[in-house]
Amino acid sequence: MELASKYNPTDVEAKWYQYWLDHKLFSSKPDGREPYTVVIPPPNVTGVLHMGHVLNETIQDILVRHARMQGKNACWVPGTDHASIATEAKVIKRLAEQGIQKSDLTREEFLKHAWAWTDEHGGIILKQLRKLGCSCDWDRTAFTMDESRSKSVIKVFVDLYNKGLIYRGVRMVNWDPERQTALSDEEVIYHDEHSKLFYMKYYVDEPSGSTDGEEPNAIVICNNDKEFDPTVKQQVIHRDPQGRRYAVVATTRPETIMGDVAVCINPNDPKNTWLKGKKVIVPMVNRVVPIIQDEYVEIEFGTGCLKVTPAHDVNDYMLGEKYNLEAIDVFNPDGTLSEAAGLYIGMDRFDCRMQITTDMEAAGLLEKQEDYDNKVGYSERTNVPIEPRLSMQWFLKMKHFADMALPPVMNDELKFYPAKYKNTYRNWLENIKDWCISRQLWWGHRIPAYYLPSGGYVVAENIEEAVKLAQEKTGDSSLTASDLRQDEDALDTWFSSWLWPISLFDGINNPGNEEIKYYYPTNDLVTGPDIIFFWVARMIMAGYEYMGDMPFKNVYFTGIVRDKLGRKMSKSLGNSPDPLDLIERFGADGVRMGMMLSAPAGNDILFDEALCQQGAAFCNKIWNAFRLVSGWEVADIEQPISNKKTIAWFNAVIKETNAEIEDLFSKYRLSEALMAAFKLFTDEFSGWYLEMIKPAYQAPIDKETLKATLSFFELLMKIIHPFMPFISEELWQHLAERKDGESIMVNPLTVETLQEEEKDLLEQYKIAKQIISGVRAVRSSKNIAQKETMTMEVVLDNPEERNITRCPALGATIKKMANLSEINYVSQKGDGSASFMVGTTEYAVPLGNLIDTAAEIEKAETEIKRLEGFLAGIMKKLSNEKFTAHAPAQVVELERKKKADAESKIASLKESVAALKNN
RNA sequence: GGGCGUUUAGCUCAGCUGGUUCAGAGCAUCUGCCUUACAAGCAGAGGGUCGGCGGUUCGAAUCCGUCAACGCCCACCA
Repeated sequence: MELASKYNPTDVEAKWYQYWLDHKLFSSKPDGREPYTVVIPPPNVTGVLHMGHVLNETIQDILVRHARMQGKNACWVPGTDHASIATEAKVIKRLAEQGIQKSDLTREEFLKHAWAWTDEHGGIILKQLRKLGCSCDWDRTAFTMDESRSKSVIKVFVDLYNKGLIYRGVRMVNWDPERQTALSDEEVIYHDEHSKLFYMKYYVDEPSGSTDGEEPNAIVICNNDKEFDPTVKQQVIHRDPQGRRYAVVATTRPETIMGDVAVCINPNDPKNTWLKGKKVIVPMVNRVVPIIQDEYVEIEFGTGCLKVTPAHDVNDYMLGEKYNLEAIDVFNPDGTLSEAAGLYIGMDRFDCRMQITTDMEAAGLLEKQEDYDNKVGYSERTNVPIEPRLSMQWFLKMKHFADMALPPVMNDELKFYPAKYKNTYRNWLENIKDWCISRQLWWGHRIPAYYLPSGGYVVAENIEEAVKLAQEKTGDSSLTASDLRQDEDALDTWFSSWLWPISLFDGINNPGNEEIKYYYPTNDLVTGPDIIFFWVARMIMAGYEYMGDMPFKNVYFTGIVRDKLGRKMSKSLGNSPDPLDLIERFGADGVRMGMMLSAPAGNDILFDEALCQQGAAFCNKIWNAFRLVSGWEVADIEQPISNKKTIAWFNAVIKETNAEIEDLFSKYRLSEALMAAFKLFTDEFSGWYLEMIKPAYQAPIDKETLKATLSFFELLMKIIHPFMPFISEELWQHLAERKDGESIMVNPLTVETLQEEEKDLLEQYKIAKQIISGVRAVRSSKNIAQKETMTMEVVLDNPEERNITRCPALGATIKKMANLSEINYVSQKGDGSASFMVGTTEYAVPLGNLIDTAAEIEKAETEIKRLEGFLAGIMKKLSNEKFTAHAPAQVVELERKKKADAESKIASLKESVAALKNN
């Protein structure tokens, strides 16, 4: 058969993926085998594949295919996430383009649009995963809002409510004014911001010229005429030229002063003692508010006076609760000023900030302003500054869950790779706050709470159940479904994702079913550390709450994919390649390898297309090795003994490397495992083994050698298959007698463990390879072509001495590989030869008149110098009594051997130099 | 403000509980080869004293301290 010299992945990949689908080779059903389960971190249903997915899904596929090759029942469950806030935002945007406002629509109408959007864009990403070669069981494809998952979510909500873990109440929450919904603490991202600190005048409510409470030694500042020192330990009094006293309050948010209900000082602050018991006038609004005292206030920040706005700041809210202050909400849900503000009504909060400072300055109420760097919270999804806002929301009590979820991770029952994330995890759980689970959105699972006409509510899985509960609660049996009003809000998306490993196997609706018993706990979770709180921690909580067991045994945290300059990939930088384009250019196998080569666990990945090129080149290498092997003519000839030995050697190499790869897999060091497989194929198999057994040009090969070689090739394909599924499947079909429906992926890889006597074989070939390389190096430095035959001398004190080249098989192999006509044994090497050392033995290649004596002498002398330095170090060690006394005997013994070896080498080299000089 | 991590060849990274000539790998570079599987290839070679300083030890890339740079996470100083 004629094969092209270049591997073309495109046709091959499409062909085999279809074959795998047609024969349902990814499908898994519970059976007697050991299960290996992975649930996909569900991507947004309307998302498209980006490089982060490529990394994540490639890792999962490698793990899944590896488990499958181990003979396990591998099950990888795919699915997508409804991504409540993100999807709703996209739908609203599209409606806006059509001139439709969300507020024009009913909930039902809006959801119709949302489902249309989902059906239109949904699942594209899952199709793209197929191009990557992902071996998901597609029949199990799930969606967080499909029937089974939705039912699970509602059931869990009702259950937790009944357990008293879910409650409803007015709390300070993170408000997204763009989407007009509450967010959880985790959905707020803090950014450093250059802002201004405004110092505002709060006049004391007292007659002009008052000195009440003023000490004689007080520092008096008149309209900012003196430097203000926040650390000063005496009273500081501000007076305007008319003699009126005022407090100076520093704030970054002057637009909230309409909500001020107090000014707070620290009772231990000497600067402000004169303010105790007084009332001050809030500027602009002229509201008279009390001075309150609380140690929460930092004495040395600003002036030590804090304005208290309970409706718009978490800490102020806390003060408000403590001192029973009114909360005046001066904002509308969209972030504009409300009626309650009294001023600037309808103006945007940031416009208002500008306006109010201008106005205050004009009114002489602004003492000063200065630059100030602070942190501002932004909505993770809409990227607008969040507004702390009081509102009625649903919460989940977290303490109970944290207590269950912490120990198994800390004591490594559930392992994190890399382990450093255990700290992050612990820190979060130990400081956990209740989870705000309600969102003022329509796209999501609607909260199953039903309000009664008479006030109060019931929580139930469905309306029938709700009516029943309502009747019981009110004693009014005439209540019907139409009397109840269901809560308008939806649940946080993560309130469905946290059930994913359970709900995928219907373990919530149908506890103890065959699937959940078989597949749960799942084995490995592969995800980014950015969702450790959002998702990983909460899945662990749900796992223990509903299954009494961990949801997965191991978590592999990937890094962030960056470009080769270390920059995050982003649309605006244009530095993010399109994965599908890469696959087209390099093949999925090439892209997978390129991604994995640069992906050590836990570190960020600096992605470079050149690595995909390397991946594609590797495919080509494999392809051409196959071309070579498949082109051999078989003849009924005797197997050379050298081939027989080489086969035994390579068998040992496979055993050794496979064990190494398995060990790396167990540590999730996948890039190193791939590198080991790569070197096994490229160096050991192609570079050494095939060259050693390769018949002369157009000569046939013996049956045994061919058979062994093909079986090695098959093993190699199995080892490589998890990383490069397509080319391995393609070649496997040529190597194995395939019946329709068979596949490499369900043909387990079995490799025996290395035997003691095989280690010796490995050692012998290691030396043989060094001898061959030695001869090649001589050729290279002397510009002697490989096709020119040479001879080699082995320099031995006693010509009868043992030497590896005396083994007929190895000797033949060395001759073949180094193109030597003969190997001679001498006690003194001949004139005009270049030599090299392997171990303590010298090998010489006679060069005739090609010898450059001076260069040979120089080379030998450099080596002697190096060895003498090395020897000196050892001598120093050995003559150190403390060393010989303290170091373990083994170590001392080793040093002695090193000394002897070095001395022997030096002696041998010196002889060479002497011989060279005599000529 | 607290915590964690990183710093080893031009680049990306391995080097576990200190001691096999331990200073490694891949890529890149240089030299020579279109050798009859593969130039997406083959053969050969050069390149770092392990961030700085100090300490422990017979012995440190490896352990301890400290400084520096970079990165990440958490935190209610307005």
